[in-house]
Amino acid sequence: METGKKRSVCPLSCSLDIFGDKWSLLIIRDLMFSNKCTYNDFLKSEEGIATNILASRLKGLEENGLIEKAVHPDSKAKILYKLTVKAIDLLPIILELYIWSDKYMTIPADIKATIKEAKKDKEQFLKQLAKDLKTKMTTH
Amino acid sequence: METGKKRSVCPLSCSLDIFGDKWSLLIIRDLMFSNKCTYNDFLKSEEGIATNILASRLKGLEENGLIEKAVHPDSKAKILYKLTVKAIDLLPIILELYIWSDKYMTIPADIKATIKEAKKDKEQFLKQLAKDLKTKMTTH
DNA sequence: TAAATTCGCTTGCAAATTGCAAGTGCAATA
DNA sequence: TATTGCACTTGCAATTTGCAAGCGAATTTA
Repeated sequence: METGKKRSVCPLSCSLDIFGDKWSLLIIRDLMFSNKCTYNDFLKSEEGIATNILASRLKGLEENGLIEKAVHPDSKAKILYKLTVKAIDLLPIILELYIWSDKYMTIPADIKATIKEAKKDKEQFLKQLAKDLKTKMTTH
Repeated sequence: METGKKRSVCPLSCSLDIFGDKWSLLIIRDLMFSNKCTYNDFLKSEEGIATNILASRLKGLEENGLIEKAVHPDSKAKILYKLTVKAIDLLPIILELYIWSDKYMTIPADIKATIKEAKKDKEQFLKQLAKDLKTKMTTH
């Protein structure tokens, strides 16, 4: 993926220029909900991203300020990827994506239950999640 | 784009399988906000989609139940594309995309103003927009 | 009514992107 | 010291994209 190419001034188009592909949001998802934070973690995800694609997506996400690299506390051979606030702010979009999916496709029971909870008070749910993610951001 | 390929059971991944690319949501956008409804309308959009890509995306969107073809009232040489309820239900996602864009990039003043309005009462704004789109659906 | 134009595509082809497998260099572990 | 784990890179084939041209049917123009 080449960065810095804007097709138009439309905000939607510009957003898609950043994460409008089949993989970028899945990496964000892993960082948000699965406690995954290393290169190999992402590689192991269910969808099976190819290693070179993962590398290019991580580069793109970093260039666009959605993720940052940090040294892993366990070892300096490991790199810890973390979300920025800009990425955490994607939460409302992602929640709405889940809600839409819940309406139009068959989804795992546990996720379904979480979505049901979230819908009861979206604002509160998002606020809490964002808070948790921001805490994790700084404690790493 | 090949349809019917699910990479995993994750709702996010499944959604991206449907419209996780650089073009599909722009077609939806045109149908929602720009009074565009024909093949040539979409071709003329600012981003400059290639004709074969447009054809393949329209096919994909139709196969996934997001748009439908109808005969154009003006002429039978024209085909009128219209949103389904399933696509209109993407509105919350799209609004959140606009709101995120507004926060993190420079966007046209008129759109900025609309987003500002929308944020005052999201529910109401979405309700009204959805209503308008559904009305247009049936009057065509 | 014949010719030109519009409309919604399809086709061919080159360029870019993706996916897969193997390899690389450094750090940590055995 | 040898092996393993980690974060990539590289090479290459397959797929997808982008561009230009073409095509048949419907509509408009001369």
